[in-house]
Amino acid sequence: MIKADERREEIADYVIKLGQVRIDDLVEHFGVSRMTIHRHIDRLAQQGVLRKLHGAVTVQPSGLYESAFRYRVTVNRAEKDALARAALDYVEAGQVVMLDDSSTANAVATLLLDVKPLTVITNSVATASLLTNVDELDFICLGGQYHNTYNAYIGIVCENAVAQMRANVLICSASAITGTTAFIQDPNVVRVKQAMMAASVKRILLIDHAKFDRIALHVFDDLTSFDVVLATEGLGDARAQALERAGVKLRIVKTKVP
Amino acid sequence: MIKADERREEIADYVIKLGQVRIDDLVEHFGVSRMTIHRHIDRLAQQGVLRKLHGAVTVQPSGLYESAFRYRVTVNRAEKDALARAALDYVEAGQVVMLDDSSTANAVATLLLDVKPLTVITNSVATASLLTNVDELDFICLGGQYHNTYNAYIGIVCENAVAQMRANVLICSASAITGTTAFIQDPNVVRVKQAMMAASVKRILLIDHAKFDRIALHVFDDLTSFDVVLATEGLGDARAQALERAGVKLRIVKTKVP
DNA sequence: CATATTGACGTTAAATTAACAGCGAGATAT
DNA sequence: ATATCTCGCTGTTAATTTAACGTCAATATG
Repeated sequence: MIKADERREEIADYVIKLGQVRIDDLVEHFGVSRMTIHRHIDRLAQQGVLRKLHGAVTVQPSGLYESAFRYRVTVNRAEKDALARAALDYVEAGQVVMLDDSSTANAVATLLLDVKPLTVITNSVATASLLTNVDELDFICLGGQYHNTYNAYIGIVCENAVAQMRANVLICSASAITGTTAFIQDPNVVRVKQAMMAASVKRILLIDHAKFDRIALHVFDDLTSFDVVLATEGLGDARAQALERAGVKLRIVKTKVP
Repeated sequence: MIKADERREEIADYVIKLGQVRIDDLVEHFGVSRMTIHRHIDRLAQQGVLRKLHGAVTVQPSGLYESAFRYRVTVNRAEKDALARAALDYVEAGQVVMLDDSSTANAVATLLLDVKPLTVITNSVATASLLTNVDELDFICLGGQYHNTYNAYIGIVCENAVAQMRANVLICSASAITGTTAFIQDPNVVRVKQAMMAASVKRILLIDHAKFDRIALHVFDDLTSFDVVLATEGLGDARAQALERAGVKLRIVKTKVP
């Protein structure tokens, strides 16, 4: 269990160092079967660390890739992946999809690569690096002031840019939930997200259950404003029923994939 | 996909070395069918590395400078570095600096890290990745539609974002120069650069001498519109004097660093 | 008109995937 | 303590998919 994770890190480091590596090179270098290499890099590609070509793997070619963010994305990965997979039900090929700067939305981005053609809009740097140089994918980055903590562009420039657009679907997350209210910690991030809400036809909120019964500094929006609220199981029946009574369109997502 | 990439690089090197090559030569030299050569050079032409004639291929008439970003960064490294170092004379700590998507401006960005505190604005992805997470440096990214060839964000979203700002200094480059006119290959890039010109108090153009006496598709601006035009030596005294007589504020930069 | 180019299609080689089986480390029950 | 079970990881093989190339006919071009 540990050994495989280490092996994956070794592979990631090796590929990042060389930029582009043939799969047979990896087979030889690590002395394992081709199949095993495939399984490793599939997972790394899933996490957005690498990109598979035919016969080789590369790092994200934009150079935007920051190793510091490589494994930050993996916190609560199982839950985020489950939410992301469920969110795909609301996206169709050809649509315009807006993603916020959350790591959950970033997980959605990795899966969106299979729903091409698409237009994707985001202010997240991590997501941006995933989506550059992808065929059949029109990518628009929301600019603005770079914010270290969120690894995203925010501020008035960003808000104005959002206001110029319309997306079919917004997929976003929040810092905390209490009752039927979603909260966000940073005031500037709130403004960007609210602009995204206004610019989108369908709005989907992705929340893992650990965020319930917490608050953050600023009110983002009421849960009833979303067309769908996807939450991981563990939320509890009582709370789920209370939310549904309050008019929230809740959908519980199973984390475990049998 | 990898094998073909290598083959394409071989072809590109071969053509660049000889300047112009007949397709039948390539067929013989690489021992593949005519159709395959066509497919390869089509892709290279699409990337902007080569140009197809009837029965032959040449390197781009305006040089390599409009080709894909990864071919551009390493070209004329010494000259770009010299220009970048000279450009620093026009930047003071505390100012707002705007950089375009050129590889020359990217070279400037690496040096700007020593002139903090600064506010830097750019639409270049490569430059953006250089400037994120730097202390005492306020970084604003201009968003927009991602363009693979330039590795930058362009389009109307970008233009509007630029129009919201004012910079003390703009540092930019051009694809080609003829007489006192600067040219740019891509129409959408022209618009962004012109917006940058309008948004900046002082404008600095960085040009290596290989770009003189060439044209590209679109007129960017007249050289007299710039507060300073930095060019590498090799431009020649005759042309330099002609430019100065025409009112261009020219400064020649020595490439050699003793 | 001669030659270059493009598009459609078939072939081949290679890479990827799926399915199945073996192995070893805990966990659990006897 | 031992046996057994489960689970994740790995390897093998076969089936499937994909990329690359060539041929030839149709079309463009100088």
